Amino acid sequence: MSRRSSSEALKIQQHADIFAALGDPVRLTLVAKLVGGKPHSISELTEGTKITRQAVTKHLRVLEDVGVVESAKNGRENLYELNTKPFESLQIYLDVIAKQWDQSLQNLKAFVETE
Amino acid sequence: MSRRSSSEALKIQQHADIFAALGDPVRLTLVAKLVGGKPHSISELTEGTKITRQAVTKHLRVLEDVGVVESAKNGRENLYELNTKPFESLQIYLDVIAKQWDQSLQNLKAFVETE
DNA sequence: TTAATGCGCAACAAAAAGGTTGCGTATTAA
DNA sequence: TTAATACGCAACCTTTTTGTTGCGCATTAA
Repeated sequence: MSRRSSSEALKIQQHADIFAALGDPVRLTLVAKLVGGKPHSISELTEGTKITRQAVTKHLRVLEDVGVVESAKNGRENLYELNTKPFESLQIYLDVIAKQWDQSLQNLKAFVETE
Repeated sequence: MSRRSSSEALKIQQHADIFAALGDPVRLTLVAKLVGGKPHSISELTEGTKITRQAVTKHLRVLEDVGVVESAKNGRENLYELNTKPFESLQIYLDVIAKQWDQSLQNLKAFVETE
């Protein structure tokens, strides 16, 4: 019981972190640019924005920390691409809430782990 | 063209706001408590938390500002309940991203408006 | 009518977020 | 080999977020 409760609290934290990562227009725009699957360098992702490369780097790090993007160095470039798995995880969460399915929320941990 | 672009930027902002509202463990827990449809007062929602009623009030206001919850006064109580519409809106967003469906992202505005 | 409950508002403080500048180091291009 | 490009790191600043305390005011219960 208390094990399960703490386990769910952890899930809440994890999901909150992903929501928070997406909760910024700059980062959501970065995600949009990466949709399609083609990797982009930091410089490319900075083009068209009104902020500096360093600021973009910080945003990418936030996204990477929650697993929404992944990076790989290629020469002097650092290429970022989307990882869609976290989004699928959020979909389950939202589905349960949108349907007000009380019991499912309590079993969310099992849901996610057997996904 | 530029009209459409600015219109999409607005959509991004709106969605970012909702993501941000959910991007906090306290608020996500509040949402979880409201799942099931039964309205709860601020005092009820404060029970079991480690923060003050005033802090909970602030969190509820953040959720209400993006339409995730709605409140109605009842005597000396202020009852909050879930509004699931914003969650459906996010689901569309996440679906497009999870499927890396490039074209859909560009048409997202139309998608949402005809939903 | 007196207490207790449920809230709202405002001031304040600490911490986190978002952004900039400056500088140094690889890597690629001329 | 010299320049230009692409980054990373660190220091710093400003704004926002998150939380508290201390009121005061309705509303309900005793």
